[in-house]
Amino acid sequence: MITDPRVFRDDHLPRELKHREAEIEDLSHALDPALAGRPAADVLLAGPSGVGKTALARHTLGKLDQFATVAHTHIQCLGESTTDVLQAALDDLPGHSATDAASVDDLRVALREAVDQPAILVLDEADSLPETDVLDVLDDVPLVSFIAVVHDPQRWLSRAPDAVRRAVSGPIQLGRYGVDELSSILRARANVGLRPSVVSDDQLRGIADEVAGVARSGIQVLRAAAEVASERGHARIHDTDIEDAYERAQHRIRRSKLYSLTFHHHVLYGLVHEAGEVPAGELHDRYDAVGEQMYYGRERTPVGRRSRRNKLRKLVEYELVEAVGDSKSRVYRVVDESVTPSLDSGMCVESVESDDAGNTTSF
DNA sequence: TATCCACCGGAATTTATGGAAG
DNA sequence: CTTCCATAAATTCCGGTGGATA
Repeated sequence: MITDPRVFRDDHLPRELKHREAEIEDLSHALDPALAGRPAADVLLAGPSGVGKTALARHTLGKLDQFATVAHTHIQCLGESTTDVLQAALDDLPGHSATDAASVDDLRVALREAVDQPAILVLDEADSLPETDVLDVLDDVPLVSFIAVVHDPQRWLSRAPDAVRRAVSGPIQLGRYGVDELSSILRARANVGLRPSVVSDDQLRGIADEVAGVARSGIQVLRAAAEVASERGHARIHDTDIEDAYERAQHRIRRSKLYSLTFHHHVLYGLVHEAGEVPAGELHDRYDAVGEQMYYGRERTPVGRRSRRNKLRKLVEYELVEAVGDSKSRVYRVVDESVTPSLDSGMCVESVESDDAGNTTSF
């Protein structure tokens, strides 16, 4: 059924990016100066999960390569520290002799020395950059510019250094795809990655509609549907295969997000999952009650309430937990009951599995 | 309505960790 | 080995918000 698995991977970049012409144009425009040896503009690229922010950046940089060689590199910022990010930039950009074990200041200096041509960094998942040190340094290296890929541009801007806030252009805002748009994208993937005529246009429209225009989800559903159909010995994809595929795909995506988080997050997720829906105060009480034994025998110890709020916020960002209401009336609940916690308040069995979907689970 | 209380989240501060210098 | 320093994580402090209660 699946003839080319590559086209269903998260990191697959199709030759043509459909329905993003205007955004490609905007981004190209911002990068234009680099073609003439001048620094490109810093750009903010915003939009919800899975609608092609990263693909847009990669695609546009690829186009740039056709006209001139402009150094660029892609950096995954999620969970990385300031030095990790800067070190990655230094390693991937041309023209530097390997330096390691460097402080932020050393890296700043090294970058200034190494870069003598315009260079562009794609800062993926830049929401999670630990504070603004990275941006301060980049602001200090004139030839280096960045494309910051974020979910919430207002929040990002409010935390950015003043100089960056003034200079950055955009945000280029990507929305969810319409049903027509996404089904044509899915059709293109099916044509390349699946045997001919195994899925109908109506079925693709159904998928596009159900995933609410989130391309990543749509593509994973299509892939899972083909897998399910194969497992059942179907020659074509049946509607029932798609129904079951939806579960499988969403479940996979969510589960790998959960696994990428720390033990603290797992404890809190487990408590919310167990309760179904729980007011903030009660959640904290439960944490206090079972915390000691949950953490027993681990290198980590229970955290205070303020830190828990940060963990919970992360769970909300990852769309694993929903927070309804503000302040006093805040209630937490899990988004998908079927994503079961890796531990419960009794035993602490944690099985760490790799993401078998072959995806870099970003969000 | 006025007041209180619990929670949220920004900012400042403290603590823990790892790596380099002496 | 000890000291010093940088960084990340956690905590403390606190103003803001909005239900609950008198």
